[in-house]
Amino acid sequence: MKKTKNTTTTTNRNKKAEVEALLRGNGFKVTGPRTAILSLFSEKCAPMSAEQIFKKLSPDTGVDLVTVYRTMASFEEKGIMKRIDLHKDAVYFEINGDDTHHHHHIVCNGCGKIEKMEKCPAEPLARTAASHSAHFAEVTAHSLEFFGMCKSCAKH
Amino acid sequence: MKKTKNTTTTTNRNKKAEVEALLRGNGFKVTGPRTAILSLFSEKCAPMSAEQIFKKLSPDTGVDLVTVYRTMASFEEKGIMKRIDLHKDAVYFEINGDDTHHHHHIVCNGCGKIEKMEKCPAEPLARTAASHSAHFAEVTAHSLEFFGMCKSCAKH
DNA sequence: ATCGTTGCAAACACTTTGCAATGTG
DNA sequence: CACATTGCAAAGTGTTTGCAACGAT
Repeated sequence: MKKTKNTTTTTNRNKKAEVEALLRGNGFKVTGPRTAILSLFSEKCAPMSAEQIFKKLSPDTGVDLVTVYRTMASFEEKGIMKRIDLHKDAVYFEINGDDTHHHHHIVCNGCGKIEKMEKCPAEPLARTAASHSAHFAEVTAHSLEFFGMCKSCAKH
Repeated sequence: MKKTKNTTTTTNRNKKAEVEALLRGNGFKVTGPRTAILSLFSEKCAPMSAEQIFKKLSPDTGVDLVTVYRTMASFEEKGIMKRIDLHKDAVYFEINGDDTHHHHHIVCNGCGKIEKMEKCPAEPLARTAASHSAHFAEVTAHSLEFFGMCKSCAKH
């Protein structure tokens, strides 16, 4: 028990240090909302909308929805987060990992479930896409999402 | 002159007939707004937002923006149109051609210019994506867009 | 004549902005 | 202490809904 507790504590301490380092490294002050958001994403690394982030954090931290929007915008600007469109009402955000973590998603048209897809078939094309175009100089990003039906929704 | 005029007239007549057939074939009544929207897309086959469609048609036809939204929604439901996300403020629509016309886009992050990309590297993966997933039964659609800089924006 | 379709006004949902109070470095 | 950051209120923007008038079949 004690061992588990120590391990957990150490992990949390490490995580907290990482989060602070990330913030400082990007010129941010270390504040409650920012720490809470980054921590949330590091423990539950699924795409989330501003509303979802707000609902998760608001009870404990009292953070405002507007602050979530502003924070996500600034994180996106620094490349910490990236926004993705999953054909939902709101924009979703996820941690913008390095190239080795490049991935996409499958979204269920029935229940909205989101699953990660590790394989990216677009990367090779993205690299050469600009050269095939008469008008484009470079391609810096691409979005790729798959839509379908998850097994439980397919059964109706 | 006369020849050109006749050709044009014939073309328009054909186009009108096609549009009406498409509408009737999908159980729609042939009305001004619907005809105008389909005609617009068939002559200018670039993705357009509801606002853009409205701006183009409103002066001549007096069609309402709400009608554009409703029409596009019903067209999408019937598979006549499809909505695409180009990281703009609004949703864009384009004609939903058959599989042989499957394509994607490059969007300029500078000026917003949109270019068609005929090659689709995601199609093979889309076909097998579901089988690679533990939870998904089938993948019915995918979205893939490239973002970058067009040559004139790259020059600043 | 009937029922789908349209236009207008108003409601909505998500996101952004203004500004005074607060907190961090 | 100075300035970035936050919360609250209000405004914006794209899109949807309610409803009565209209129009295609």
